[in-house]
Amino acid sequence: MRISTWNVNGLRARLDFARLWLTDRSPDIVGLQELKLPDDEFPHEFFNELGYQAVVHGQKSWNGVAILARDGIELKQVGLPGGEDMGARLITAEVGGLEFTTVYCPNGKTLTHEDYGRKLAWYDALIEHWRTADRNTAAVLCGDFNIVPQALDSWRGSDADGDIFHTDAERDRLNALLQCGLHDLYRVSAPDEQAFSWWDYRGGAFHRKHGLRIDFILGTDAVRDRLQGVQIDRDYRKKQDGLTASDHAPVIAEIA
DNA sequence: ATGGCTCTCGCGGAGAGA
Repeated sequence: MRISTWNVNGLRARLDFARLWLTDRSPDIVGLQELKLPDDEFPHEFFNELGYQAVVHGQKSWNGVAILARDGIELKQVGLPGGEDMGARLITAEVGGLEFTTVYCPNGKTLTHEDYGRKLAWYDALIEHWRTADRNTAAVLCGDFNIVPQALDSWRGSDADGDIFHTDAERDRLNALLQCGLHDLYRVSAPDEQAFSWWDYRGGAFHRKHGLRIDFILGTDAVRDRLQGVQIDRDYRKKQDGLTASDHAPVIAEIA
């Protein structure tokens, strides 16, 4: 089974590109982030024709998450309890024998912006939700976390420590989440490799290898024990057939 | 040191993203 996460940076602008990716990679379950459209504009027909059902938590202009799957997708949770003031950023479904959650964690903007404190508070709500919910033993939490776990995951290495995305306060939250019994499946698969999932559109960042690893697939012990490999699909950060890519690459995990 | 691009809304230019 192939599970994946992908911040599409605007679903309407990415539809033709998404068709290419889904057809080429054939993932079984996909967590999507940054839809930037309301629920009633989600293109269900488009995905049905490609063989996918969808559950959606959207909003106008900003944020928005969805889960795509072949069939048997059962909606379980829409929105993060205690985090709704930050927009549509969490959705959970039971699918393929997994409890599958995808999140679009807040950006925080800058260390002095009020959104930075709201980002940390949103993470606290996510940790509390994950800690207290009745949970399938085979659970996945994937998405755009907007935190760089360690120096290896930033093109600037430890020089970026303390900057937004790289602060101790943010990393403490990510670690607290992992201590709820989750594993960063990319790091399980490749403990010492450097690979990025996001590159700025500006200044040729992709070709200069100026990226960050901020998109993760986290899994419980039961998922980790079935892990066969994880790929960050950087080919799909490149233009395809003249179509513009998202600034995030998809991440794909193969589960037995 | 700064901004460098792309998206949305909506029709002009601004805000957000990371």
